[in-house]
Amino acid sequence: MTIMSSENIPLLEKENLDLPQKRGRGRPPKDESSKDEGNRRLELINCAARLFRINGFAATSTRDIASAAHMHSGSPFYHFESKQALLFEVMQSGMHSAMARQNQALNTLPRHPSQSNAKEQLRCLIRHHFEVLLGTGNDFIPVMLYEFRSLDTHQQAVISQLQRHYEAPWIPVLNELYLQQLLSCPVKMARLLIFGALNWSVQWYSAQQAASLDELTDAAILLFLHPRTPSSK
Amino acid sequence: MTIMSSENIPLLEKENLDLPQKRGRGRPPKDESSKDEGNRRLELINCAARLFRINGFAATSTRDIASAAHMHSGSPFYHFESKQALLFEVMQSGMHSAMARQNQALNTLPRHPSQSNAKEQLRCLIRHHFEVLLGTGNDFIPVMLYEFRSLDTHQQAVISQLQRHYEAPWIPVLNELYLQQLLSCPVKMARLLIFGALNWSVQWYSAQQAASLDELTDAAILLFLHPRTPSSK
DNA sequence: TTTTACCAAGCATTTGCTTGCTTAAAATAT
DNA sequence: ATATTTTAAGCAAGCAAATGCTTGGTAAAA
Repeated sequence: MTIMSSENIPLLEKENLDLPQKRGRGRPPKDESSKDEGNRRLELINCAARLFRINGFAATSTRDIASAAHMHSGSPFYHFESKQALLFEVMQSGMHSAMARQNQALNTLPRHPSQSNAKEQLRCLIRHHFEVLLGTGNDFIPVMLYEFRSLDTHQQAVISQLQRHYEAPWIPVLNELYLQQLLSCPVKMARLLIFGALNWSVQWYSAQQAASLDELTDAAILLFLHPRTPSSK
Repeated sequence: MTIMSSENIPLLEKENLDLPQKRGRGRPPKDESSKDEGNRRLELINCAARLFRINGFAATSTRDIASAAHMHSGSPFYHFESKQALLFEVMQSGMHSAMARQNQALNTLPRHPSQSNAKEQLRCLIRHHFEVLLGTGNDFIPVMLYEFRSLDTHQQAVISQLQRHYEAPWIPVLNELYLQQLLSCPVKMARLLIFGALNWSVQWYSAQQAASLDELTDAAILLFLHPRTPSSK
């Protein structure tokens, strides 16, 4: 990641002009699915997310990112004013996507049959959170979790706010489970410990060889929730 | 951490010669508590651990470390052959210390009154692990947890081995709790999730304002263990 | 006189970022 | 419909600072 000499892209300089990826350097065509807002910009964000997750923010150079997006070393700074701003964008877009998908997942559940489905709601939230953490191509949230300190104070405040929004739907569910005595630990602590257990999975989970995300979810539910009657099902 | 010009230590160059810390540059005196093996070397390890924990490995320069240990920029390389080797030493010494203290903590418990004190053993292990993670001046283990990827393959193997030794005493305890049906989740998964919940605490715990380590331990036990009879004590 | 522990200076590379230019599509004027 | 202007997107080159590490020397304890 650090050894090669500068600007080593010119493998395809004059040949193969019309590769599917070849972009030339002019203004991009407007056609192909209407709103093409910031296509290369998005690719930069994706590449940055992947590299930040694998190597960490400080250990990833802007040249690495540019190279992964098939650009030259200075070009990312046309789209982002600094490396840190790029990190911030990775985290923000990751959080917005995760929140949207979490709400969507919750909406598939039957709407409030009084209160009794709190357990199913928690299962849904956990299952979705594992998806966000471990799903293929989901590098954004791990980056947010592990590179928070690389942001400046203002950016940290913004991300913290988004995190609070993401966690908001968990709180009434945990409160209800505590009332039902399916959860013995006070809710505030339970939330911190549960998120820790889930978030840490990015450290040990590997898609092959390990359990499926459904099995992970079952295990977590078994660990955290205490069935009151021994014959539960 | 990156702005100041080089070699900015000479605040105390000619004045105050005999501060308690002033060392001069010759061979250190042998007296004062016999075995003074690698005193400055130890200070380098401590400073590096603190900085690595606060800023991360890649974001900490060897100049930062030298400056924190009141040395000039090249001097750490007398004691360590590379920055990475210093990180490795931080992790290794942290693990050895943590393992020694864990065994010591376990030895204070009553010795095997058959099997029934598995719950107390788990409480002891969790309490001690919180101490290792959050105790004042314990920067080593957090560094190990969050900078593992900065090691090379061989170093990673060594640290993994130490981690396995550290976790070894947990396994029979969890097995026993599973047999006693105080733990509903299969042991292998339980171990991963529990360590996640505990390890993640370094992300949110702050000594002031929050709960004590004892209260943390109680909360964790409540979350993970399921008393079979509602009237437990 | 040897060894330990460090300083002083600096070298080679890497890094984040800037500046000026080029190309080609889109928007607009003719 | 054609010609002109504008603009998005990126290239080419490089600068100043930071970084990991090296080399040669030096003072003091053993």
